[in-house]
Amino acid sequence: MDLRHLRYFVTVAEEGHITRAAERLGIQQPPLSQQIRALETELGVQLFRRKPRGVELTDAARALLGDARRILGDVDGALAKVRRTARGEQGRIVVGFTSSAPFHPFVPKVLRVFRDGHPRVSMVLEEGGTADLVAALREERLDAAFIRSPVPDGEGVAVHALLREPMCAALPAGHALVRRTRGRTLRLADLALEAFVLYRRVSGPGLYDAIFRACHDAGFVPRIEQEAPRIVATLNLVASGLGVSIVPRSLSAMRLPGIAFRPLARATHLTAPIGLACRTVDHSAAARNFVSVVRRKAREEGRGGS
Amino acid sequence: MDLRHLRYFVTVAEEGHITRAAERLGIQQPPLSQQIRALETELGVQLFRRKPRGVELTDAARALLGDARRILGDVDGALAKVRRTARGEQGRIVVGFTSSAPFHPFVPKVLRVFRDGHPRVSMVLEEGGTADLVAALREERLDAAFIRSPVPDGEGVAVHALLREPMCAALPAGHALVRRTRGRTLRLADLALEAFVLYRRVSGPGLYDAIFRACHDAGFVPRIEQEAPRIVATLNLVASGLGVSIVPRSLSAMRLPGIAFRPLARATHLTAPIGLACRTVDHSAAARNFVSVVRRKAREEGRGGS
DNA sequence: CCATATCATATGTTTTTGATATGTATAATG
DNA sequence: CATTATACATATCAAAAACATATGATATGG
Repeated sequence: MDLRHLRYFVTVAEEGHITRAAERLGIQQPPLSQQIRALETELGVQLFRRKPRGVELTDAARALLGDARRILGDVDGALAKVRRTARGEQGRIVVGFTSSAPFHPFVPKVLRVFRDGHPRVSMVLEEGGTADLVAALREERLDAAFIRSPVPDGEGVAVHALLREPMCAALPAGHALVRRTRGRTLRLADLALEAFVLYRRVSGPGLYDAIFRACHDAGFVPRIEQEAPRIVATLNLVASGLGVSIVPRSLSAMRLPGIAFRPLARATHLTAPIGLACRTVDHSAAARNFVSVVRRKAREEGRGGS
Repeated sequence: MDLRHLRYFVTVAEEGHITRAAERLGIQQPPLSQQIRALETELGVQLFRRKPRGVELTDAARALLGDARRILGDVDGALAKVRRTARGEQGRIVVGFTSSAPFHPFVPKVLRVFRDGHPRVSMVLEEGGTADLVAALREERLDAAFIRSPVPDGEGVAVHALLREPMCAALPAGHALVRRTRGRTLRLADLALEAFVLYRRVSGPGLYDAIFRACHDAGFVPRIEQEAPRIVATLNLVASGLGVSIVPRSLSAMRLPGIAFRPLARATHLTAPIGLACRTVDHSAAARNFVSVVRRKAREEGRGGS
């Protein structure tokens, strides 16, 4: 059996005429007669009754016609689908997040942009620590991940810097500094004597080290009172009055009760990056498309926002 | 595109291995490599990543694999269906009836036998007068018809005699003869003076003429009071007391109120035939099967019943 | 670093497909 | 009723496709 046989058969059945069908198929009549006969022989079934003015379908042919049409249509559909998948217009991608990433408006925005541009690509979102995300990326359980670390590069995984956002101080609502700084920025030195709550270095060394360095530049060594596994947990600890913290500014959108956010003075140069981790060679076209959409959007954002 | 390509593709995808797939397909490895490459070129899509220990499916290949399997299965299914149709195990037949035929138990019985033996053949039943049935047969709107006429043969339509059943007299319930013949047979001569209700000669000349001839043999010319379009209508007229009639015995199973049936004396040799009309050359295997089942069953019945 | 496994390439052979020329049968036509 | 036209079948040849064999390239694993 061969798709050619089905195509020839359908055309002959539609024309009721071998010669005309051959014309439509762009071949000569004798080969078409032969192919039809070959099909009949293979099936062991007569498909057409040869009349002096054309051919007539048998019951068997009528039974086959519908199926043949459907099969040919299915084949076309399948091929189109493969091409779409290869172009990345169809498929599935799994996107990972560091817990704090989705708070920055850029992330949900770019997800929506991609979804609108690739409606046949289904997206699965997954939260996790930076290390887990990178491992998952390497094991192909993930196609890309929004992370905050600037440099867990290497071994098949690359991180594209997308944008940086200022950080801000998170203070317990009743703290003395809250009143004193109402409507003003805070200098890092103001926090020199405070207890700090930071999220664990292993979970994301990038931010941790950056904060440490900034404090050092401001002339003090932060007293780390407590570490939390995630940024959100950090905020909860701050809310319970265990200390102050420094977090990406987008977190302030949370409006947690018991927490007051204060911008930091510009001079600190303390910013939190958002990066997109992905495989250096990625076989999934959908994933490649996703990465390029995100990076392009980030560049546009950078121009528009600065 | 070619079914061979799909078959090769599915095998390679399942084995993850061109060499092993070639083995399973009964061909050598180089042609298989070529065919896969040709398929990729035609699609403009890479389907496999060649690794030193086999090949790996791309997203596109995974997308195609399901469709390819389904299509190959559909093709097999379609071919099987064509063969079944050609053998008459699948399809549709339209069977006609003269209105009185289904009263004889043979008819429903043989229909059930055929249905049990050919579960994939759907049957459509159609009632009509003998002339209509034969015309429909000729125009291929019908595949076979149970009729009572012995001889509307000719022009592509043949009638196979199936069996004969005795006829009986149908009398209005209050008629004097009913009481006089309780538990006995009736001789035709007893009806010499009665008014007759017969169904129209044009609707079925066979029975009409047979009855006329039998009366003639019994020494009288029946007085036809009324004609009805169908046998069932005839009985209704008898029930209203318009006259007596002579009908196939199987009609007595109706147990109409107002009608008494009386067997006729054997000597009358008045029997009603049941025949099966069909085309002399029939292209539908299902129809041919139906005719042969009915005829075989009739022969068995004839042996068993006599 | 060598042996092994696996896919790719090159080249020749076989099979399949299609084209041309011709034959045959049936319906339409004068 | 003979003739013509139409359409399918058959025969033969040419072209293309598929396959086989031999060999090369490459990466893995001991």
